[in-house]
Amino acid sequence: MENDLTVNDNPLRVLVVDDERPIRRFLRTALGGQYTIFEAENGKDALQIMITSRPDIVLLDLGLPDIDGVEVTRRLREWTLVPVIIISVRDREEDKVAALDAGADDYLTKPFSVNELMARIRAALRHCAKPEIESVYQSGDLVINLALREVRLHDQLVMLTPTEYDILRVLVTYAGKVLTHHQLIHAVWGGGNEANAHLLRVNISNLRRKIEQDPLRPRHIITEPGVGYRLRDIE
Amino acid sequence: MENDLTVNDNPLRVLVVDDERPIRRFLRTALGGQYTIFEAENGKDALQIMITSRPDIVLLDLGLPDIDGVEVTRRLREWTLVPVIIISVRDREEDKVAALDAGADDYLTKPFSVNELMARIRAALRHCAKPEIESVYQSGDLVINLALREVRLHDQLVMLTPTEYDILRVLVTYAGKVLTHHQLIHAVWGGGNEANAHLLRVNISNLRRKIEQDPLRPRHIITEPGVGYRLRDIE
DNA sequence: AATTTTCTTGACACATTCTTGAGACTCAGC
DNA sequence: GCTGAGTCTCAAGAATGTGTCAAGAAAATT
Repeated sequence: MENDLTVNDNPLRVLVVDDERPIRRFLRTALGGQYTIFEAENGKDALQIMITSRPDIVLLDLGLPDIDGVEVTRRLREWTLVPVIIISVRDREEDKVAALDAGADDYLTKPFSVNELMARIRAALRHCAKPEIESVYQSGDLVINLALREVRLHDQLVMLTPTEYDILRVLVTYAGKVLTHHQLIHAVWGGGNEANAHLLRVNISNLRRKIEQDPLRPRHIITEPGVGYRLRDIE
Repeated sequence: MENDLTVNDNPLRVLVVDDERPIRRFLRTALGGQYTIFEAENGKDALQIMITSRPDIVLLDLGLPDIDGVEVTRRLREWTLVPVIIISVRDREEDKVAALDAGADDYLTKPFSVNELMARIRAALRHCAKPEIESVYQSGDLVINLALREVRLHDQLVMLTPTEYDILRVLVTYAGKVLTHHQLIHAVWGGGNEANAHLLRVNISNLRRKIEQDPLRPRHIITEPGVGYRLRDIE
């Protein structure tokens, strides 16, 4: 757009995730003049670099050796709204839909034109002027770090089951707000699953046993009778 | 993403801009079940409909008879951030770059897969999720926050039962206006339930005990004899 | 294949909330 | 003052919601 008058002294940061070194080198050459480039050759490194270097946008290959790109996207969306552009050889409709629905912002098929990529990067950066999610929740002695996927009580790591963590993550994302049973069940077990409020209660109970000082008088996970649960807002 | 907790009662509105009637019909068929569809066959109409109908997203063909799609995009960006997805037969790099830099959010080449289009629509809509409206009612020392589902008296949290909260929520929604017994009963207990005015009175009584300074001389929940109840408007 | 962990289900105790009925109160109009 | 319709409050049983335990099924890990 013509209106963009800002001159960027410190260039925007781009994380390139691809297991093939030539492609990383190619992208570094193509984009390096304009952006600061970070590289990762697998999903694990990518998630790590996201935390340490906080890039402004991610170019992500799907075919990584360890974690699949779609899964990487999903993990990122647990705590950040950073724009993610998928760059993949896979051209099938299902792949695109899966990646976009996992939270990717755009999907480009290899081989691609550098100019188009750069235009799509500009477009993606444009509409992401949104405030970031708070990725660390802290209340008293309880610290929940969504980026590290880790929960600490008195600096002590708390081991949660995947389901327990999911519930807690949703609660943190909407900290302070009431989430109905239905909303939580939908968010954790997906849309198809219906009406298992009991399961939710059991998990909340287990969760409380692990993160509450006194599970009988919960200070963090508050019951809203007849409605759902709420994570006490940061005090 | 599973985390999307919003439940849309009124469907999102999609504006389809294409000069070929078959394509408009095709898109209406494909998307009509999920979205409300508006159509325009040229750029002038499109810009007009944008103002009158305020759609949530625009699917825009480039080859329009009057104004070029890129120009339409540029005009839109002068006053709105509505997501624009270009759908065009043009596959050249320059066209894509021009459209994206004019402010389009995505670019899809005809022929395209419907599933991919729908996934890209979902992705585009995700970007501009509207921030929630904080609906707060305040009257003197009574504060009712519908978003947080929280009622405070003197900054002190008031615990309400689900039914009590429901009644109060309806009253707040129509603050200042008289709601008949029948309207309240219908809103709280649903359509089938009939004629239990006594139940309503008991709940109003309990509600007053919790949120009124002097339940005998209510200042917030006013009785309109023979008609119903009314929440005193913000003073 | 064996082991561990996690998920899911059912049973039960406990707490809260809903609903109902009885009675008291208010305020017109007679 | 009396009557009656409408309103308010209280209290108790019924109904529903919630938390916990434990055991079998399923899944992941070894």
